[in-house]
Amino acid sequence: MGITKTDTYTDQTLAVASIFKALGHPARIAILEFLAKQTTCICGEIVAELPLSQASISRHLVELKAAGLIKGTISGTSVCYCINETHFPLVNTFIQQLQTPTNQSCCS
Amino acid sequence: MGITKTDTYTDQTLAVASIFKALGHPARIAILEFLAKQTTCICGEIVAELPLSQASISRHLVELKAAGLIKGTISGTSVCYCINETHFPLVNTFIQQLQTPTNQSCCS
DNA sequence: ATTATTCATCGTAATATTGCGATATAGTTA
DNA sequence: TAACTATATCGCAATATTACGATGAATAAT
Repeated sequence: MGITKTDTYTDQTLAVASIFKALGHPARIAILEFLAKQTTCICGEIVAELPLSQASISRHLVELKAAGLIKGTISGTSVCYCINETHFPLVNTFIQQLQTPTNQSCCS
Repeated sequence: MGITKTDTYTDQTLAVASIFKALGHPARIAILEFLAKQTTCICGEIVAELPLSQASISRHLVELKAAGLIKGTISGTSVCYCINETHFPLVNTFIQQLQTPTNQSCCS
C-alpha cells in the first residue's frame, strides 16, 4: 500500500534509512557534490548548475535540509547552503557494521 | 513528472545515488542489519524476523541484489543471502569527498 | 506420484516522489 | 512606494514505490 511500517523498526534503523533516502536521488547527490567543490557557500548557483527548475532545486534542498545533510543561512535576498557533517558518523558506523568478519566467506 | 533526468548526471553520480536509494528504506536497512548479525547465511528467516509478508521481503531482496548490496545462492529449496561489500568503497569515497576542509567554517 | 516447503513473480491498490509553472514571500534597490 | 531579485510554496500531472494476496516454479520428502 505504499506505506511503511515505521513503528516496527528501531529509531536507529529509521534514522539511517531516512538519511540514505535523502541521498537516493542523483539531483541531491549532484547538489552535495557541487557544495563540496565550492570554497565559499554558494546558494542559487545550484539552479544554474543543474538541469532542473528553481522550484525543483528548492524542493531537493528542503529534503536535504530535513535530513540534516545541509545547513542554510539567509544573507540578504539569497540563501547560503553548506554541507552539514553531523550525521556522517551514523552513516560510517552503519557501513562499518556491515563489514564484520563473520560474513566474509559466505555466498562465494 | 516523477521522472528523473538521468542522462544529465554523470555515471558516478547515478551509481552513488542508486546505491543510496536501495539503502533508503527501513526494511532494507533491517535486512542488512540482520544479515550482518548472522554467523551463517540465513535466508527465509528474514521473513520471520521482519514485520512484512514473504512477497514484500522478496521484493526488497531483489532491490538489494540489483544494487549489488547482497549476493544470493540457491541451496536446495532455500536461498542464502549475504552482504556484498563490493560497492562499499564507492560509498565511503563519496562521504569522504563531502568532508573536505574547504567548507568547514561556513554556515555557522 | 503426491504433497509440502521455499522463494519468486504477478496483479492490484494505496501512497510517495518528482518536476514544473504559477504564485507568494521577503529583502534590496531605485 | 514601486520595481527587482532570490527563494519558497502551491497545485497539478506523471511516474515510482510499497505492500499484500494469489499464484507459479522448483526442490525435497513421504
